[in-house]
Amino acid sequence: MDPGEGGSPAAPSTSVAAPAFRAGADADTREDAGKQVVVILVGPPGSGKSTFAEAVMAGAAAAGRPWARVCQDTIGKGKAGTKIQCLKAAADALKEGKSVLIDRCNLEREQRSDFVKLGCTVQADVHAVFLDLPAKVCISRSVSRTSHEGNVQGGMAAMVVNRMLKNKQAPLLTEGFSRITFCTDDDDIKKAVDMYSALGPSHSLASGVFGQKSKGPVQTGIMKFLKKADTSSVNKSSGTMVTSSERKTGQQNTTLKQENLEAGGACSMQVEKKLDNLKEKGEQSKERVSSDTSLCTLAFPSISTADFQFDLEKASEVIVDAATDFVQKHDNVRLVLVDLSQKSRILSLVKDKAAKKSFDSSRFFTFVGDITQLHSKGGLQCNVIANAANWRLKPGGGGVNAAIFNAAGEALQHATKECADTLRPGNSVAVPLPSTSPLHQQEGVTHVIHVLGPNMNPMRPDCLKNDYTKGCNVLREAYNSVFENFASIARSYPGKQNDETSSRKSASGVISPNDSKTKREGIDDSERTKKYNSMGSSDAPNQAREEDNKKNGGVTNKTWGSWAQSLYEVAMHPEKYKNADSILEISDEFVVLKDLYPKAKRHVLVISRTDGLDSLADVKKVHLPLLRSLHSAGLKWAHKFLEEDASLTFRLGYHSVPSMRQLHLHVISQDFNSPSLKNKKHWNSFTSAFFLDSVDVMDDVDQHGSATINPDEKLLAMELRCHRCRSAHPNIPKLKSHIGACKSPFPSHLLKDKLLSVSTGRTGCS
DNA sequence: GTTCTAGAAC
DNA sequence: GTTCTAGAAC
Repeated sequence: MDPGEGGSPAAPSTSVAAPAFRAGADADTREDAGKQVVVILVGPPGSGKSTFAEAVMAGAAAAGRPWARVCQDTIGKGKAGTKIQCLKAAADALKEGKSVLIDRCNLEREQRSDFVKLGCTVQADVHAVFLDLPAKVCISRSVSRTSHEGNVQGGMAAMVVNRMLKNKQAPLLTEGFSRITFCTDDDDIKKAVDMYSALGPSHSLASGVFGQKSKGPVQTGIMKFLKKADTSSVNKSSGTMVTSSERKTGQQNTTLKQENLEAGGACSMQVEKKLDNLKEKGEQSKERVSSDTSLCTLAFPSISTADFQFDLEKASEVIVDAATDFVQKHDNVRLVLVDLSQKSRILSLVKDKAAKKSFDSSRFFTFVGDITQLHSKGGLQCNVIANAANWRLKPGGGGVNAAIFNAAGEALQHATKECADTLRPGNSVAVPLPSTSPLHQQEGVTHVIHVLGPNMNPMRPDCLKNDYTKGCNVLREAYNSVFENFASIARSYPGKQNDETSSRKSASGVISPNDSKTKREGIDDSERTKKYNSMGSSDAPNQAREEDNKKNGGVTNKTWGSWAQSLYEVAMHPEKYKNADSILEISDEFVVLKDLYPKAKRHVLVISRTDGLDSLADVKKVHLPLLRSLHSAGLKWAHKFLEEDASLTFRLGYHSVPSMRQLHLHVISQDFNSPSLKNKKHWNSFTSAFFLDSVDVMDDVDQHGSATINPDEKLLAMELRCHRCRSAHPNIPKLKSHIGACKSPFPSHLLKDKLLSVSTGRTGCS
């Protein structure tokens, strides 16, 4: 062990600790005794994280508490690894019932937020231990060490430590920690080590901030947090929030009360109980209410029933139908309809109607409160909130829209602008909320889904003039779009997976054109066609807006960069290129071309020659014979390649959202052994739900008249998983070395009819 | 210092 | 789609 680091090598054998940090003094024996703890160490190289972790591990083992240390410096088979590896190791340890020490620098909020989330997901207590030693101490220790696991040592160490400290952000309770311990010298560290070492399985530590010395008297526990919330979370747009003094006397129990749809529903009981605790115990329970959920939660306002004057009775029917339908189809998600007023008529209508339905009432309920302060003032943690936006996606206008833009700050405006310019009724757009936004920091909201509902107010744009047939359809589309976008976000939360079928089949994504939803509602193809055509039309008064909406609702009128035109050129004028080695076949219907940057040993494109078919989004039932021709040609070439190399396996399919213009089918061998496969996007575009198997596309077009595409950009940013054994890998080089060696069989859903090899023979239709 | 990723420009 | 490069991570 490096004698200069940590300063407390004797800690594991020490059982007596100073009073301020003694486990016995801070511990309260609670009902949930034995709860797991995630301790996130925060500190630069040289601050003694590893010594701390090792000492706690040793001591805790003696105290009978199973801990795992997740150390980024050693996680890659003894060498430095990645954050993803750490997250996985931590998740695995938590699954095994262990408490976890996260031993990595974690100096910035962003770097530790995923670990906080992980802890919240399994309902563990999440603590931070901030090893806030003077920079010169950390530097001198890291400079002098000679065998650091992460190779931060020697002359370079000073630079690394200085650079990291420049960006350090002290942990805050609002990040989701229930306890933060500051250590500013070796003595503090020793006390903290002793405290965690002595923490037996039947104890837990009190919530709050401990050991912070710099700013006057130490604020203990949650009071600091409450004080912070008082000054920072006043909602300018709402005059109905409880004041700080009301909260302290427990009045928030009535003002901000969750109203379960079915009396005595499990969730209601749980929250009521916790709110009772809040009354009795004051500050502590409050934190526990907020972190007490493993469900990814969407809070949404009633759409169109305020300014857009939509009939409440009809709206409530749509809400209940859409929401109950959604929670029945998706696991691990929760929907909460929120309104400011306890007398809200829409809430009572929804409650009444929902009470007559049978579904899991803990996963859809109503809540009275301010949608921008659900966590800090209502004790309800919502990962995602929906916003009843205006078509320009601009702040202002009063109501929920103004409140959300106000609360989220400029970060939301910028983030929104990056996602979309405008919105059509019935559509929604999910905007990731930057971690700089107060709404993210204080309320834990990671995404805002803007949605535009139908308008019945003649003073507002696109008034439907009481056409409630259309109105209800648009409102239903709006809710479905929000929910599908939410499902897509929920899938990216650790441990919050939805079922495979719905994820593959849904058209959810950053921008949801509601394609799959209209099908579900029984709107026929001609109607959908009309919808898309109208978006591209040049109807005089709305031309500018329609132009904007090409980016939004429809995918058919995407603009293509000059670099994206080459396949179109080849398809339109193949004769110009017929002498090129890369052209394998030319017919009236298609051109077969070797991919210029093949992502596998064999990778060809079968390009349609039909002008106007830019991508799968343009395909209609009339194109089914063309799809079959492309598929046959693909099969033919795959067979040819199999004759040359019998070890290959082929898959035929389309990219949901292609980068190159002109409909083209990929025929690609599943070795993915190619230097041109260089990044995550390449990998995920062929191995995630972004890749749509040709046989599925043909079925879909046959049955529904169009292809159910999944335009979710997140699919391309997903973690890197082996397409055979599904193991996760931290980066492309490591993934590639794994897939070169992986001999696992392909997943069964592919083996069924999606793969072509010598052993499987001819696959799909011909 | 190196390795790798992600965003901008084309 | 690619290349280039800044920045993240340690």
